[in-house]
Amino acid sequence: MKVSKEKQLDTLITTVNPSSYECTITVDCAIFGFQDNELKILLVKRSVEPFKDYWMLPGGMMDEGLTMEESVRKVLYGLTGIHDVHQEQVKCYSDVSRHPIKRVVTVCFYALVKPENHPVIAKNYVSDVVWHSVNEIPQLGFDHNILAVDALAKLRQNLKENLIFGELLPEKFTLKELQDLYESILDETLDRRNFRKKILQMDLLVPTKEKKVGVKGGPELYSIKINNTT
Amino acid sequence: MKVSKEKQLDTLITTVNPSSYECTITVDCAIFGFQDNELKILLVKRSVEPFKDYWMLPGGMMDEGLTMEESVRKVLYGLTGIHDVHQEQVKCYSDVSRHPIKRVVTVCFYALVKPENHPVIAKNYVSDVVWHSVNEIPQLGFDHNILAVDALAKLRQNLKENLIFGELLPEKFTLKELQDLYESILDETLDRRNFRKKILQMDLLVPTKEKKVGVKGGPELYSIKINNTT
DNA sequence: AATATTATGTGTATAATATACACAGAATAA
DNA sequence: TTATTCTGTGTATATTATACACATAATATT
Repeated sequence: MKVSKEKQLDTLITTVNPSSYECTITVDCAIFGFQDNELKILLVKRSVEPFKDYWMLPGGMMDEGLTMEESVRKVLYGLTGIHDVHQEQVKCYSDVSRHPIKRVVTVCFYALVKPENHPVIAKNYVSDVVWHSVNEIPQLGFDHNILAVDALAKLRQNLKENLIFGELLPEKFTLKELQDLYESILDETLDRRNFRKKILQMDLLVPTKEKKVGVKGGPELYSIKINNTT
Repeated sequence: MKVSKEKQLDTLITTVNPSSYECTITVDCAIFGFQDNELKILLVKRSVEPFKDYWMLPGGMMDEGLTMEESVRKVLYGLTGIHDVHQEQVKCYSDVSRHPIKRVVTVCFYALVKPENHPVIAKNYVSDVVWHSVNEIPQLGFDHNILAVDALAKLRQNLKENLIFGELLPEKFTLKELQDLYESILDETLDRRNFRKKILQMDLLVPTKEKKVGVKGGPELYSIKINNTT
């Protein structure tokens, strides 16, 4: 069966672009940090409508030439000046009326950063950038409370399965600091000896033979093992 | 500080639509079924370019008035005639060149269906719809091999955490059938007695006091407990 | 109809893992 | 110098996971 060039082209276009509905895509990012022995989330105050003066997860448009992951990195770089941030995809949200004015599909990520290393700065359409305790998240704009809850759940799940504390601790840290971090993320207390046993037998940490000063007991500092094949 | 109506409107529009990049969004679905004691995945053969004659995951455009989840249901309804399918979001994919002609962001889902209950039918731009063993997935169009692998991994993970076999078994089934299903999904063999012990103490199944005929031993049929509060 | 075959259904012993728990030593604070 | 607070360590117990064998029921075979 032969078809004309026009017909072929038509079919191709139709296939590529059937009914051609296009939609705005944004990325939002739950940025977690560990500060004052507490798990924090970075929220920005929106300075324009809609949801003016609401706290929100930082986010932005997906760029034409960038993947979502790259777009998230761009947002993070803008807010904190860092690249190389550990980030994980959480979920995609597509409720038709999640944005009151036009349809916007968003993909949520979470990222882990060290607050002390990366002072945050207000950006476009944002009047304030503040670390909030994850236990006291205010009412957020759009559906961002849902995103925040989902992101935290994903972080917890990943923490239980792997050993992901990426950017959340300084390069050298004590087991106590690591335990505090775990307890903050999981929101439960852990037995000190059992935690130590479990973590050490994972064989992912190396003792640095340095001791942390200024704290009683003189605890040993550990760092993350670089090459697991050694 | 006062601003003109025009300025306000301008700000609003800019905010809502900053640089206004829109993008085509599709949904793709790894449909799993359990047939001939094997976990199967439903693939469609594409009849148009690009990737003409390649096997693919079934999918389609996200509809203007529908969420992604609803769009997936629409695809599934078109292929199998059923609604009420258990589906889970897997991941969103946004590589800039994942589609050779234009940019398309896709969100992958998986769904669980009973093949015997739902004969599948070819649809637009599709010349064939066939159940394939998950162990013999051919080369797929676009990046669908990646989606398929991710979907199967997600299914396995969910199976280990919950008890999700949704549409994969008939209403009444024997423990053997359930175990075969688990073994197919997890791709490992399980001890019969230990499996039985574990599943039964989850307290999610109820014995029907019926026996399956045509099979030696006369095994009891179970169904899923409807209301866990009873 | 009798017999062989194949699948079901059941419990226990052992191994592996998770949990609970107390005291001596080191650094800081008083 | 002494008190305080944190670190570092091992074991006993409970819980959970794993390995494993035989009697019974239904079908298949002769």
